Amino acid sequence: MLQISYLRDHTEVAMQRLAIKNFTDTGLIQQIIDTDTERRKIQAELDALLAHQNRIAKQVGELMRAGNKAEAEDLKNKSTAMKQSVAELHDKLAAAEREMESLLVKIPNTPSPKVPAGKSAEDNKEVHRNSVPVPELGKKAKPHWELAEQYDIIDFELGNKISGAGFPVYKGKGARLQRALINFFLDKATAAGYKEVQPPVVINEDSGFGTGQLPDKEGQMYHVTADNLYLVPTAEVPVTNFYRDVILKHAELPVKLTAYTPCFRREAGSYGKDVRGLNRLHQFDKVEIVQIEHPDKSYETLEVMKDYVASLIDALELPFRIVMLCGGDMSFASALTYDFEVWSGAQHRWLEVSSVSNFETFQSNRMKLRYRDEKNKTHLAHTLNGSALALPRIVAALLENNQTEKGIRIPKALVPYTGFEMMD
RNA sequence: GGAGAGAUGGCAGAGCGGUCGAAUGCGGCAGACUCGAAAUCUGUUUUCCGGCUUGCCGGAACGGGGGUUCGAAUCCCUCUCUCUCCGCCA
Repeated sequence: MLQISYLRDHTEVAMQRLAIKNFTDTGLIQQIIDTDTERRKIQAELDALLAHQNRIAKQVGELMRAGNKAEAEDLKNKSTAMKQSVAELHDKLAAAEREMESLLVKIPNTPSPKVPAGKSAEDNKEVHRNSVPVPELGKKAKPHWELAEQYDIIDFELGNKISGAGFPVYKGKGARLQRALINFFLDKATAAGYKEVQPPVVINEDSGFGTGQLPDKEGQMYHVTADNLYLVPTAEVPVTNFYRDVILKHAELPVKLTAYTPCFRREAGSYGKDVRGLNRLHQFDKVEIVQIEHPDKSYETLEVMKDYVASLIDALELPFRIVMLCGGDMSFASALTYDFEVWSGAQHRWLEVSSVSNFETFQSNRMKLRYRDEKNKTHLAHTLNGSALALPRIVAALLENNQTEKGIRIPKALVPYTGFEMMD
């Protein structure tokens, strides 16, 4: 959620930047500013009345103690006469505040000035490609879903039986590979200074609102209606919300956390080759990194996080590229996002395995996450997060790219975790 | 699932109709003492909204919402949550 003060004081700039995200509803922005003006006017009126009432109440007390009942009664009547106006203004103020917030949450975050304009993924800007060569596998290359069946390591049919499409069962060395990747990623993150935490995997409404999943993306989460809880779509939600309604001391910044959770996504509306095999699942494993930063340092930090994620994929010896998302492809809450895509050797396409974003104050304004500066003034902190990494497409690329006659080669860095060098 | 108790500042904990944004203790910050530290003493220490001369003024907040009253942390209703005991259970 943008800050109303920003929208009010920098209306033109805000509109220009929102246009990069293809948000052009200037009427809505004007409506917000009008509502805000009205809100402040109402508050000034209400405050004046309340101040008057407070004075009367004090005087009544004094008069009663002095035994001056007649005059006290007189004042009481005066105050009573004001009650209706107070109640009306109170309701009007509450309505204006509700109105303003309900409109404000519809405005996406303003993209950073670096963000390129564009409509879709085609307009994203490649900023890096690592030196691992794209494998030449020839015509015999099998897609990962065939390899999974051949080596009996992932059972999609069994998952269908138990839950439905998008809930695979990992078996044998496949299950072991999952565990190996999770441990590998957590160990790396810990070594890089992120503190490991294990959050709940169901979240309440306030948490969903805090990071921006609610109210807009309600349909993307599994909802446990009996308790009004949601299954986490990413560890970002519970972990960032640790700091909802918190004021950090400046010495406590930055906060660096990492968490493994299963992630649950309904993926309503997805279809076709995108959902084949491991490409898009309803449940998958992911290690996430979350950082809370001083506003002056958040972009520097974003680069550090980007380099960190790159180091993970390098260690897995997978070819990948990093793209800076264009305005049209960015999420609602992000100010700048880097996507990481690994090359899928049999599908011949790039698969997104990580997304690293700076949300600036968009999330912290929603969840009132602040820090205290050297002068004890409070400010909204910046929040950032990134996948480090999401497992399924990494597994897909590992299976496809590393397939050999004898089996699937496990990258060296992972062998201590898998305990085997070949999937066969 | 059943019964009971409770929710107050960073923490502990008082207040139970007015002078209470809130005693006291602990913690934090600044200063005094000290070569330094501890101890001790003094001062200071919530957040949000609005206004303007940016330091002050006004308003709001004692779990959330509503009510009674001239006036509510205090009384009433309601919701949520927490704790204790019993039951069940990894």
